[in-house]
Amino acid sequence: MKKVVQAIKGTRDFYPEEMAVRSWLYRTIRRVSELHGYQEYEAPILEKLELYAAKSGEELVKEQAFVFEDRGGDLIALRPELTPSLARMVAQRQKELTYPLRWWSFGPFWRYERPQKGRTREFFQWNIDLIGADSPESDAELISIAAAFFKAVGLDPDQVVILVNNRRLMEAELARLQIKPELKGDVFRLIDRRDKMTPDNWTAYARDMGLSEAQMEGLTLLLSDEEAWKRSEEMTRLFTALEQVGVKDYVQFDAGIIRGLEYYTGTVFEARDRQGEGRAILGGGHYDNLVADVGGDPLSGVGFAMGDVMIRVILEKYQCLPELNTQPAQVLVTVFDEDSLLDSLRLAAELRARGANTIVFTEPVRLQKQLKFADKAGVRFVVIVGPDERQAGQVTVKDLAAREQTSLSREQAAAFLSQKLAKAEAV
RNA sequence: GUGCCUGUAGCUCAACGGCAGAGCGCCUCACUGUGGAUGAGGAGGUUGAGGGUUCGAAACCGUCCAGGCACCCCA
Repeated sequence: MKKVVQAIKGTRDFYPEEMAVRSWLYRTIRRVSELHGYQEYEAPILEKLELYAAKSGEELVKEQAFVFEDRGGDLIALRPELTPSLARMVAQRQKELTYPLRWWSFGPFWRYERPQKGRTREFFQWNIDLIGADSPESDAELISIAAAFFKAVGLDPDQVVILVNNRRLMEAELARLQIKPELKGDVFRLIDRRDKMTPDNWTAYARDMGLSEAQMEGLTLLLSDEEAWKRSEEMTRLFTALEQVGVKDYVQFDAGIIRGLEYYTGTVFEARDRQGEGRAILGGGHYDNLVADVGGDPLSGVGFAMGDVMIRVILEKYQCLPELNTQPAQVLVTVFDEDSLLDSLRLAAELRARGANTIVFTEPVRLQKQLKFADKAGVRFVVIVGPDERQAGQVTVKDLAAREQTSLSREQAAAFLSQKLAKAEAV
């Protein structure tokens, strides 16, 4: 066993059980996205590194991208995020697309990080964006989609919360505290780290930055001010819209939400476990310059991304993962001996023609083994054809779940099975 | 990239520096045409790798590899 070549660090093998979960997640995401009228799209997994130079976080590109040189000497990155690709796709056909665009995607991404809880190097991400719209109500739509997803998977408002803030509001608040615009980036970073530092360290960090005692006091006050949003017309409209669509329970204002990505210009939000478990489940916001940054005309948008790893942790924690069947076969046709092998193959083909997902045992081993296989593999019905049956022109249909079996003609058996299977599917 | 913890049978885990074990799973048989249950038997290990200390190492020491957790950053 030692000789098995190891998988790449931070990647996951999707065995059928895992793949079933991933597919279920994909189906749910599709349902929620389409329910809101969003179209599916996909971008290349590989992009030129320079695409990310424009606006992604410095660290995201320089430290965390998987980069290699292709045969032509270009630096290629395995995409660490989708938004720049989206911006490029929009810019390329900017004049012919119908706005506002409502697009969603679900695919793989790579970041070169140390794997840990809720984080791997290869992960899947749901990206959903509304582009060519600039109103608070547009931002509200994306937030309500996130809420709709939580509702769809059975996560309640007392389990997860979508924390919302607005960078323009924060800029105005910083100005009110007479913090110089040049310090904006640093102060945003400071706010972002509030939870991760001890109060003393945080204060020292702020002081080093050049903030006065009064400014620090004002900042601390602001961060605990649950009413600060009322000073922003944008946010007032946003919350009103959220209330109207009935997802207010999931949403909460938090002046501490800044988001790391530099391209957000207005509304920013992230979803978290109410009990504070792990990192953000999803994150997003409003952006104004993304399309222009890749060479297009200015176009605003709002979107968010949700990784499959963290949401999986939360879904498991709150037992929201459904029971998923990984066995597509409904019927197993057994084979009695070498001589009847072809007959069994033919019978299986007949059953498939009638629409039954059918496996035929292709090796004439003991019947006991074949039944055990069906049982363990989760195939409910077994069709037995041996010399006795052939002589009588019949087959034996065994229902492993009901523990009963009957002798039927081939025609009857096919009809019997399609009836049983239809009933099973209806349940 | 930094720090802490962990690597023993397919899986979950025991074993004071002194013979490497259990439960589950797997295989065989009881039952050569009937799954789960029961009983009996069996296979399965270079103790992550390669060094060092020691009369003796799964255990102690340092190196590498892998995994987990936290930091950084972020989905």
